[in-house]
Amino acid sequence: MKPQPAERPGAGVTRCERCTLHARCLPLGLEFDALQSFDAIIRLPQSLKRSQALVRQGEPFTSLYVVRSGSLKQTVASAGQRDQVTHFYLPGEVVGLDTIGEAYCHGSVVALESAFVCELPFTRLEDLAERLPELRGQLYRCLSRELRRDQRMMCWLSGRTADQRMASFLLGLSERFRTRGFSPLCFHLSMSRSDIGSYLGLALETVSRVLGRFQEQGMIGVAGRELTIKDFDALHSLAEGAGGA
Amino acid sequence: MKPQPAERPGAGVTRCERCTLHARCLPLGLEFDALQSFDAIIRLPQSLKRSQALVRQGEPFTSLYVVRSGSLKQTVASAGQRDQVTHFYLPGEVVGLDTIGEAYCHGSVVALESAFVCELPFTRLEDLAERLPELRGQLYRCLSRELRRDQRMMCWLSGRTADQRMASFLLGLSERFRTRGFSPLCFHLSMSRSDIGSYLGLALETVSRVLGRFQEQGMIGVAGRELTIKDFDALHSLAEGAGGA
DNA sequence: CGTACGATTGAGGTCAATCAATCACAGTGG
DNA sequence: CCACTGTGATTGATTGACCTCAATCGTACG
Repeated sequence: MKPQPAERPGAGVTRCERCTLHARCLPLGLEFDALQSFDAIIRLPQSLKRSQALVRQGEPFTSLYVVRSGSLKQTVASAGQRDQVTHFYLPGEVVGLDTIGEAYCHGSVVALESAFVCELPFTRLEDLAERLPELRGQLYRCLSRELRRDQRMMCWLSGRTADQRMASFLLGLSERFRTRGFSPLCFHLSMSRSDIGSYLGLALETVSRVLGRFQEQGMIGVAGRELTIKDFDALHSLAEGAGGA
Repeated sequence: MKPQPAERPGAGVTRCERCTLHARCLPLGLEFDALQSFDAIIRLPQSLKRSQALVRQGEPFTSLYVVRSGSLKQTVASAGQRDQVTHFYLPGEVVGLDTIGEAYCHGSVVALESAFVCELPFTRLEDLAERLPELRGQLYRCLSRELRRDQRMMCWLSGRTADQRMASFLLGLSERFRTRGFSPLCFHLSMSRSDIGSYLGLALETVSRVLGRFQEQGMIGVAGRELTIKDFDALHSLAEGAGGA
């Protein structure tokens, strides 16, 4: 079950500067020398297969991870209730920010499809951050951005209809794909309807119905997990628009 | 109930070591010298009256604030919908973490009652954090704890009944009062029913009804904004318990 | 004492969860 | 090559929870 080190070990050091995510990733803005120090603390990238766990809730916390390719979900189990999906992680996003300062992992993170991640041992990252103000700033920004994301999420969940939640979700995904250089209008949903439902606080049947309704209304096209946004503006005005609370 | 402002404004420098919140606040764990440096960057405490704004959404971001006494709420206005309450801040808690790295404030923060706050200009805090690993760690921990708090909140909002949300909310408040040395079983709700409703994603009428029901069932006592928890375990098992998603 | 605001209480309607059946698809083995 | 099986997705019918609208009550404050 342990994630395999995938690439020919010894092939050497990871090279952030060659990574396609370079412009979107944690070491953004680091100088050449700093980037090299950063490279040096990255453990060999790990490869994960679908439904394989990267971290398990309750395990000792040791590292942050940056998604290099593929996607993952975080689930949190609370006392006496079903797991809840709390995050989807796309390439360039950082796993584990919500566990900094804790001894044990706060949720489980599982691959939704084949995925690569870079491991950043946290103590080494902290040491490095002491010397690199840029990196420190990046860390703060990441944490704070995550806070804003969660708050937006809270607003979505609170007193909004299933349609509005779904519209916001799709637009959010679209935006995230766009900033990563993928098509914002046509993408693959790597998560199941059930995952989406858990994430949005809806029953999976509702997810299915809403997607169907959106398609009927010509706002999107769905075929299985392939999704096309056909009327961005309609989705947008639905998400923001009047209606909810 | 109200910790008094230790000194009148103008009396000079704030002294963290004399503050009753010393053990719960941001500078926790700083050595004597470090604490003095920390003191030095605190602007004179600000006093706020009920419903007075500490920060307004969209203002330039300059500082974090630590609540010294009283309580505040954060509200976020999103396009085309009513304001939503996203946080309540109690003594010892840090306002503004979700705006680090942004140019403009992410939400408005308003006093729910008379309150004192300590202002920490962020750039000076950052400079200081460069020299004080302990402080850096505290900042990370605060940010990360906040993330976990928000995620717990997301779980509350998602697919849980009004009763469960309210029970969780009351227990959460109770816990926060407890760690601050106030009574965990008998406290004052400084926020209106409407604020609670907005925070929990419920109509204010529902808030009222649920509180009434809880009282009927003997789990709590409510008289206006004075609240007594009478059956902690019942609340707890309701909050955690079976039922929800 | 009157006003205003917040809180309570009641009645009715709507949305989404639940239960349940069916369908589509991929992987497996005969 | 095709039935078999399991998982995920869709669709329908029913039920219940919570929002809305609306009236009333209580308290603080002028």
